Amino acid sequence: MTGRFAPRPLEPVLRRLRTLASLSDEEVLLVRALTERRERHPPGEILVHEGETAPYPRFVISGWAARQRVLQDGRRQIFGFLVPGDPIALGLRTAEPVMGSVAAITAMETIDAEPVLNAIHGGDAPQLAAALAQAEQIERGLLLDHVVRLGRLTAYERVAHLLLELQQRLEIAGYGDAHRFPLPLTQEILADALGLSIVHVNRTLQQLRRERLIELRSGVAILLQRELLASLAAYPVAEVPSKRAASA
Amino acid sequence: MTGRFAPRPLEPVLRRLRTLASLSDEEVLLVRALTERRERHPPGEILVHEGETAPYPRFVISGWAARQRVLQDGRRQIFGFLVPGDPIALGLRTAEPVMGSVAAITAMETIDAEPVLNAIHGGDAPQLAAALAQAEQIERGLLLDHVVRLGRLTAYERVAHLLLELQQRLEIAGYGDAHRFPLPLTQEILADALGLSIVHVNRTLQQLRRERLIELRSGVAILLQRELLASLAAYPVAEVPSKRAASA
DNA sequence: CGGGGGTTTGACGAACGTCAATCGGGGTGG
DNA sequence: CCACCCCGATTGACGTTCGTCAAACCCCCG
Repeated sequence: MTGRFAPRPLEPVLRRLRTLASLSDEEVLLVRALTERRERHPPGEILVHEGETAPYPRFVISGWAARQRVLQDGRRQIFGFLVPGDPIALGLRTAEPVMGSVAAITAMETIDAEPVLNAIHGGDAPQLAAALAQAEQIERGLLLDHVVRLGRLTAYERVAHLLLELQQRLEIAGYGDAHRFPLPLTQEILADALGLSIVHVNRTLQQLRRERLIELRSGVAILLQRELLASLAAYPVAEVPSKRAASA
Repeated sequence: MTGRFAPRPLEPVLRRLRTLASLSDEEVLLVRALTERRERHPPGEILVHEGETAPYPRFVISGWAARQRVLQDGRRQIFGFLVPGDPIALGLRTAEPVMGSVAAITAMETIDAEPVLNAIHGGDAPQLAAALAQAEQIERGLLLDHVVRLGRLTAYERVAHLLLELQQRLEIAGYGDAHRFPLPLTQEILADALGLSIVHVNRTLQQLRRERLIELRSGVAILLQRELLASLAAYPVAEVPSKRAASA
């Protein structure tokens, strides 16, 4: 579903970056000019291997990927998901070995982001630099959210919490709206992200459906009662632009 | 126990930095010259508040702290521990709001690291810059380890895994040896780090003791059989200097 | 008309949490 | 020096959540 021919494939990337900083016209053109080294990845492909020292920087144009680690005995833990618009290995500080691999979940398209990185290092794209720094910051925040999910939320809360996060991120990328969004994840993948068994993910989803909080069919999720869901899942109420809620 | 008067208070900091990069004599002197704005913090003090925009950079000289987040209903999740030698808020990229607060667990001493940051930004301390970049990288790696612990390890494995991590880090800072190290954590704190209840942490520690894998009394932990413990906890065998194990 | 991967369900057991009481040791005031 | 106190550690009983095993089901595709 995310692999359909997009007339403006870089739209998710631009939408994402624009929520992080107000790009200049030149910077927008620079991003739109990314057309070289566009790549397709089948589901399961490992885009970045654990410990790789110089993965080349990309943007996700379509499809989903997961940052993950696999233990010797086969257990897998997913750290987070990459959705259209997200940068891969665009740490402004490069040449660092990556910890954890990146695997395509669905069929994906990515595009080389080298020109963007060059412009930033040349000092020609301050707003782009700010946007990517912000993206890194948010990624770190999402990882902390994930730790809280795994450590201190119940299965029920974890599922709801993750759905709320994904809805928010996908809306930013231009997919779906405030309630509906594509969710091309199997229950096995959800289980590996949420630290649960497949069976228990299934039961939890059933419960959320029974309670008329969500709908889930053929790769589309609908949050029927977002506020209620958020309060049940200890999910911070945040506006799309800032993504930070005031506490005091 | 970690608060005793140290004749060379910056020793843990230097030991830590030297395992990350080979500092020049000038850089060592620069670090040793850190004497201003040394601060004491009682247990429970919040060193950095969630969302704070410009926490000033410090090194931990003695004592332990935790990076954590507290939910509305009081549940707490600890993301990781800071031990002597660790930097606080020394992100080379500053002016970012911090996500998650830092709280003193024991009595602590910290020291202002501003001069170090200035030297780095002035380009005068390349190896120091490398060391701190490396420290950031390792901190990110530890966070991923923590996610795996919470998501995919059993309680038994979690406890063992964390003890192994802490032993390694404390040895680097110059505390204890390959088997013995100070562990000034209550079982409540361990529970909040490991996503478990206090009672279950207690039972798990009992089991590890019964099996003669660890000893634990009056703030000192002893790993009686490190290799065995590591294999039971899916802990990667790593050498102190590199902290990364080859897989192939 | 079969396959095959993903989903759903039931039965059962193990892991883990909760409640509540007790214990133990180090500090402190008398 | 001693009695008291308080926080943290420990223990038992019990309940719930969650995992495992295994079978059925469903749907999309070839």
